[in-house]
Amino acid sequence: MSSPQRNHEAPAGPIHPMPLVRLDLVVFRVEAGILQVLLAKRQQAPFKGRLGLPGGVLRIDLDASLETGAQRVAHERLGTALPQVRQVLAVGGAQRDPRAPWAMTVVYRAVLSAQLPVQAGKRVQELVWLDAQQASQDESLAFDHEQLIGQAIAGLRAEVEALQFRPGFMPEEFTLPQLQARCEAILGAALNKVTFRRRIEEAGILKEVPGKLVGGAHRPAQVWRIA
Amino acid sequence: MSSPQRNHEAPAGPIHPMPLVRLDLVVFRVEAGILQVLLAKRQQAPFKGRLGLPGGVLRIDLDASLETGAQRVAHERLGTALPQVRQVLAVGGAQRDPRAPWAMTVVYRAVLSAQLPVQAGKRVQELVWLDAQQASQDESLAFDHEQLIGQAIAGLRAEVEALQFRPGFMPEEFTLPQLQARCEAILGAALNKVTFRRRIEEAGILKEVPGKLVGGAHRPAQVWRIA
DNA sequence: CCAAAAGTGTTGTGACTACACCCATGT
DNA sequence: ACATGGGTGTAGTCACAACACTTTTGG
Repeated sequence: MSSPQRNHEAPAGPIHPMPLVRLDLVVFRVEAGILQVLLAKRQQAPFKGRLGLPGGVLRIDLDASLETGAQRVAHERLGTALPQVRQVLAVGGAQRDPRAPWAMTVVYRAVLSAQLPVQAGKRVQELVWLDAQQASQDESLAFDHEQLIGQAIAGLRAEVEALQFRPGFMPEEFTLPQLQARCEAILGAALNKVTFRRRIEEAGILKEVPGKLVGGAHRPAQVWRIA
Repeated sequence: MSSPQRNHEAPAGPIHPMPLVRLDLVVFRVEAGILQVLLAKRQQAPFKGRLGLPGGVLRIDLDASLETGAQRVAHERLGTALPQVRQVLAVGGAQRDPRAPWAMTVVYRAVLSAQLPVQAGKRVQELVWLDAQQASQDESLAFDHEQLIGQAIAGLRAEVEALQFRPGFMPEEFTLPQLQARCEAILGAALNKVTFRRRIEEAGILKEVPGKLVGGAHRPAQVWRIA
C-alpha cells in the first residue's frame, strides 16, 4: 500500500519558494599545541575582505546528501578530502544573507589529522589558520561565524572527552603521548597521564602495533592504531 | 512579517535550484513514568497511513528563522506552543522524498511540561503517543523517523544528565520527587536520591518556594521553581 | 653516567551509592 | 498509632589526580 511510484506528483498544496541553502565548514587542526580553525578571506560582499568559514551553495544536481555536499565543498574550496565530517547545526533566517531573501546554512566540522595540504580553491582568495578559541570570540568574522565556531568546538570537545576517536582523527599510526597532546590541545587543558591511559585501555578503541617509534633522543614509545 | 526586500544583486554565479526544506518535530511527554513521543498518522503519500513525525514545509514568507518556523508548524499541526524547542539535526538528500527531487528536514525537539492539550490541526488526521524508546526502533515509521527520534532522545538525555532544565521543562512549580521521577523516565534508569538532590543543590538552578504541596496522603514536599 | 621522555605503581581525595534513619501527614 | 512517602545522615566503593618511581634510549 505504501508504494511511492510517482516521483513528480504535485505536492499537496501550493509550491512555496525555498531558501538559499549553504554548506559551511569548520576545519580544525592542531599546530604547536594550539587548536586552530581554517578561515577564508572573503572576495565578495557581504563582509568582503573579512574572514569567514569556507563554504558553498548546496547543489541538488551534484550532491546526493547534505554530507556529501559538504565533502564536495571541501574539495572545491580547500582542495582536500575531509576525514569524518560531523554536523554541527543548521541556522537560517530571513535576514541572514543579503544575496537571498531567506538563507540558511548547515555547518559541518572536521579535524585534519596530519599535514593534509590545504590549498585555496575556487573563489577563495586566501586561507588562514587562526587560534580556534580566539576565533570563537572574534566579532569581526563574517556573519555569526564566531558563534558557529564556538558550537563546533563544543561538539568536538564533547567527542574527545568521551574518547570517541574516529578514523582520520589521528594519522594511521601514533603514540599515546601524541594522542594525549592532541586531546589536551583540543580541550585546552592538561590531562592526567595515568587516567588517560587507563581510560584508553578500558575503552578498547586502540590496538598496539608490535613496532616502536623514536621520540627525539629518548626512550621510544609504543605505536598504536585506531580500532 | 519580514517583507522580502529584493536585495537581489545577482548572486555571484548562476542561480541553482534549491531543495524542499521541511521542519519536523519530536515532541515528548512523560506519562505514567514512560517517555512518549507524539506521532501523526499520515494522510498523504509517501507512507500514507503510517505514523510519522508531525512537520511542515518551511515558509520563507512566514518564518523569520528556522526556529520560529518550527514554532509555527507546532501551532498549525498540534494547536499548541512548544516550550524551548532545541534543534536535533538536519538531514537531506536526493532520494529523501518522492514529492521533490531533493528534500531536507531540520528536526526540532521539545518536552511538554504539563498537560498542554495537543490536538490535531491542519492536515493531521490523528495524533498518537507512543513509547519513545520503542518508537526509536520501529522500522514501520515513515522515512527514517525512527532514527531521528533516537537522535532526539540522545540529545534530551544528555541535557537531563547535565541537569540543564529550561523553563517549560517542568510546570511552574513542582517538587523534587516529581522532577526526579521525570528525569528517571527520560533516562530510562533510576537515580540516587541523595546524589540527585546534592547535584541540584550545587547546580543552583532551582529556588524553593516557601509553600508546601500535599503528596497524596503523606508528608508534603517542598515546592521549587526553575531559576 | 646523565638527561629526557615513556611507562607504571601508590596513595589520598572527592563523588556517587546503598542503607539506615528521622519527619510530617492522612487515615 | 500506623502506614506512606519526603527528606537527611553515614559509611563503603570507585574513579581520578598527584607523586614518585622505574625503564629505555641518545649523547
